[in-house]
Amino acid sequence: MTATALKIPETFFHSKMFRGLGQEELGRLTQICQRRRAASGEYLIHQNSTAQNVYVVVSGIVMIERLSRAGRRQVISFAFSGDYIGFTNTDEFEYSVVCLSTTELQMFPRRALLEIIDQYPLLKSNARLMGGNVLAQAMDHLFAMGQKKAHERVCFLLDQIQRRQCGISKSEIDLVMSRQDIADYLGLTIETVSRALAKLSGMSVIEITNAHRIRILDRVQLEEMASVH
Amino acid sequence: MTATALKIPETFFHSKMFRGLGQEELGRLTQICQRRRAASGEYLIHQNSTAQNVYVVVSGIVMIERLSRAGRRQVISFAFSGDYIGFTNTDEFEYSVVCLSTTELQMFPRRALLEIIDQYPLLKSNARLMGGNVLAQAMDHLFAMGQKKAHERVCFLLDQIQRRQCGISKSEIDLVMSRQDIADYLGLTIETVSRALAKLSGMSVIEITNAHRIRILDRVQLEEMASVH
DNA sequence: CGACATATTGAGATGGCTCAATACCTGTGG
DNA sequence: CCACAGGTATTGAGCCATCTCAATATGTCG
Repeated sequence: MTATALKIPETFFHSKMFRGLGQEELGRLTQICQRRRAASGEYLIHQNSTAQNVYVVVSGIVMIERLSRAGRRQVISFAFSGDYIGFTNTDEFEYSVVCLSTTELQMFPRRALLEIIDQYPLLKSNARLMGGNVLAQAMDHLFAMGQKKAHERVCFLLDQIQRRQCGISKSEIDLVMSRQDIADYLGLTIETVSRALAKLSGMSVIEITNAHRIRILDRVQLEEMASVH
Repeated sequence: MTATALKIPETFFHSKMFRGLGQEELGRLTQICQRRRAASGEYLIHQNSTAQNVYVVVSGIVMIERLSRAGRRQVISFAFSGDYIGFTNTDEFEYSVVCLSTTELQMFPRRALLEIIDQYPLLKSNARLMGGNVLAQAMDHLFAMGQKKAHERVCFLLDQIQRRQCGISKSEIDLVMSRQDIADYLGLTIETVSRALAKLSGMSVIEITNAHRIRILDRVQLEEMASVH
């Protein structure tokens, strides 16, 4: 480790965005990066506000949601450690972002970040790939909503969380979000989500430790039902 | 008009991608651009193939679809004149693209196009904005699927087509796609689509001239039901 | 421990699906 | 020009998954 390396927060490496970067790039990024800690329930981004900052989740979980004038809500996605949010291409946000737990974040001024990304090919390629992931994820979600039954959609979410929930490769799932959040993500009602979980439990695919903790018993069957490919 | 201007196909101006560009940029683009004409039913892109080319629709309509191993299909979107397709960030396509009518296209080698875009700030900004549009569109679609009833989803599609169908600002809609395509786009069955259209006709929101031609009678109500904002 | 929010369970209503019959549209050959 | 065939769309009837509304249970925080 060189002296300069010490200045770079280790958490930079949590995101794919920063994978494989050299000292120079990381140095530039460190200069514009601010640490931020947000409480559960805190809004990082408000729908219709101007896009100023980009965040990278270091730890915790955030939820991206969208409200209509009619008062209906669609949850767009959940973001975990390493995911970035607010990296939009338009100048105004079309969604809100709220923390579901105490969350540590890196905050970058959007303009400055875009400039730096522009200057380093590897960073640019990383950014492109991550943008591609967001779109691929949206298509998966679309598929689940259009083609799958309630209990399959729940499998889709469980599978996703299990894959992306950082650190844990075990079969334990920490269901941080509320039933209403899940329902609004999957286009269902809370009652249907509850019943779907009960059904999966009855099928011995999962075990419900308590309302916010699930154990996967049959990963093969879960993936089968979750699959959008 | 200068002499060089004559070499540039007028159709370049149909897409937002090329809006506001100078002679130099257009010249570079013309060099790598190929014209292509595709028949109805022809596949431009196959799911899981390598991303080689980017297309811009000059005239006609294409459909972006995604198949699962289980044989289910989700239609991702329909693309009209001026839309580009295949401009993916990953190296492999996660969807297929098929023409719904005789279609004129511009074809660009993806790598070369990316390089040129990189060199011209305005072009880069255009590309970013168009990428943002794709995502915004996906979120709208997600919202419609998660929160709306059958007849509202149909309104969502009709409204979209009416806005994007090139040239026509009238209330006539040319429904090129089949009922199955519509159903797979909206997460419904063909029967439900049929009934939804009949219902809207009964409400005097639309008039069904024939299976593939719709007249909008009450645009306000249509937008109201279609709205995802 | 009690109060309030959140989740589960139950019962009935309903929107959308399935299966089946009919209608319409388009192209082909007599 | 008409008759017919094949594909596509509409309509009908019954069923089932999901929604709605209501009651109960569980969890959380003062």
